[in-house]
Amino acid sequence: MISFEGFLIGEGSPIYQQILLFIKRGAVAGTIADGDELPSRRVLSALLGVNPNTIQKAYRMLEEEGLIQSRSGAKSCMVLGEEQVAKLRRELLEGDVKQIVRMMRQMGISREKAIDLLEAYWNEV
Amino acid sequence: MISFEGFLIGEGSPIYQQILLFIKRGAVAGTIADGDELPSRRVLSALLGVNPNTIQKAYRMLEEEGLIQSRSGAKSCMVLGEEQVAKLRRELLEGDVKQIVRMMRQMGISREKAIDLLEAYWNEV
DNA sequence: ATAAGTGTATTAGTCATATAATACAGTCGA
DNA sequence: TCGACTGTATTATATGACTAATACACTTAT
Repeated sequence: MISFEGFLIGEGSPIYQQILLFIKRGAVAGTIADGDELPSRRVLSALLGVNPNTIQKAYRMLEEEGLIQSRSGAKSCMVLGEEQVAKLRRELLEGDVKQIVRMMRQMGISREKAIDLLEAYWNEV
Repeated sequence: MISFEGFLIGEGSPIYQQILLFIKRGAVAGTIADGDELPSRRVLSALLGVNPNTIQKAYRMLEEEGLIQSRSGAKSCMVLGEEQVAKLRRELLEGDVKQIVRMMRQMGISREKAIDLLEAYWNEV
């Protein structure tokens, strides 16, 4: 069963997208594996304190991307073949890293200073 | 006059927040300086292809943070003392870098790999 | 088999974001 | 002065995100 320990709802992006990202990153990291069961819509909604429909939206999108499989009445589970994981790794890194590089360059931060900052915050977070 | 060259409306966060961030980052980078005039609400809305009210919302929030000064009838201009810039630098770095670090750690990326990725994307973006 | 839990679907409502169309008063340069 | 431009304000509308309250059929363990 996939654990949502450490997952905190933030601000700035829709909750269903935050859930999508959390699961995708877990899949890339290997903490979420092929065949793993997902918490039911109702259980996760109660756990996170959000509406079941919000969870359903996240799960449905995961299914449309071929990352989970759902059978009416039974628990949903992850589908993480090599292709899926490779695609996720590419998708997430492209987006996230490019975003922060753009950010820092816009702030006039040098490459060396950027690396310093990354190292400084690495253990702190 | 502040230039919005290179500013592109993205997705994932409200337009007025993207404008706020663009200006704040410019202030930290030094491309936007104390006393600089801002484009008028109408001009900028036409330039970006968004509604004047959206620009007004962004400008009002900047004024509430003490970063711009507006007089009815005249152009608005930046207020960037040392305190404002220092506060901005702290605010932006704290938020953005910590977020990315959290992201990468969640993906199981090592510190060395993170630096490699940052360097790899630095010139590309 | 049966009850609890599950996926799925529908309808209604609230709130934030963004658009649209105006209106009015102040500033500034020609 | 006077017209163009400015900041500011108002009202209405549309859309997406999220909540709320159900309902139904299927699976699974007892």
